[in-house]
Amino acid sequence: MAEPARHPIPENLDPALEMLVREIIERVADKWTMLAIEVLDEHGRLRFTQVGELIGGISQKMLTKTLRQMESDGLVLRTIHPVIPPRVEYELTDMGRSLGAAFCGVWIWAEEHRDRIEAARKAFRERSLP
Amino acid sequence: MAEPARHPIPENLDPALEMLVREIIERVADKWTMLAIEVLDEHGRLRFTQVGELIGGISQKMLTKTLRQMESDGLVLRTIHPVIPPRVEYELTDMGRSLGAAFCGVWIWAEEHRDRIEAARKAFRERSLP
DNA sequence: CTGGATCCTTTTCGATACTG
DNA sequence: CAGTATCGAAAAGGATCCAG
Repeated sequence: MAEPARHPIPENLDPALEMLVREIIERVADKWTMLAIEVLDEHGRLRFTQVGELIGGISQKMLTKTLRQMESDGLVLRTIHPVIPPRVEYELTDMGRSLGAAFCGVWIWAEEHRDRIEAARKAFRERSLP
Repeated sequence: MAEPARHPIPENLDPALEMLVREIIERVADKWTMLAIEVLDEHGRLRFTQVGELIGGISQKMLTKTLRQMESDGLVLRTIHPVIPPRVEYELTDMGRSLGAAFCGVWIWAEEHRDRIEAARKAFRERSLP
């Protein structure tokens, strides 16, 4: 049980490094960020409105915030075309794509364990009742 | 672009399935859930208080909520020892461990891209200034 | 069309007090 | 020790209006 061999999650002995990694995880694990990565990964370069439509159910405010944050983190490239009406396009950077790939495992896991999670929830509910 | 071959993120054509997967992603992408998986994966079976100490900075309320939710989803097994004082132990289920493994890629990604993210943020800040 | 700014509701979360 | 219950602060998020 205390076997450190081939450990799934890397251990960070340096507390400062650990904190930084946690911060990145928090940032990147954001709901809308993940969905934005998904649609940009699937559809390539997209306009602001298109990203929102493909994500679905996201307010304009959150879309702006999410894309700005992703741009700030170097996950997306934002291209402004100086025309009227304005045309702004977003596309994943290499780093953004690599994050999408890293998340792929989680996505697949979610699909594969959907049924078992539902079953566990149901069992838990029944277990909790009188 | 509509090529289904070796796609990083699976496309879900069924909207209901898509929604379920998103819900699961949202659930497991939770900050505390991920950290709880990490410490339980590293240390094996732990008592309630131990989990909180190892995660660090989590309130008792959030710890209870997180562990209950994980139990409900079938990620952790909760064992109550009927002694005084009470002793409750938590350990990952097989499903919990497999989720930890699925997240491993993200964890590694965060470590590897830490510097580039910091650089991107700095560049973005300077780009935004007058 | 792409946002910024504002208001307001909902949710989240920590602090605290209390129980078996 | 391992929670539950409650309160209030704080943050997230939606709706709306406005500008370039």
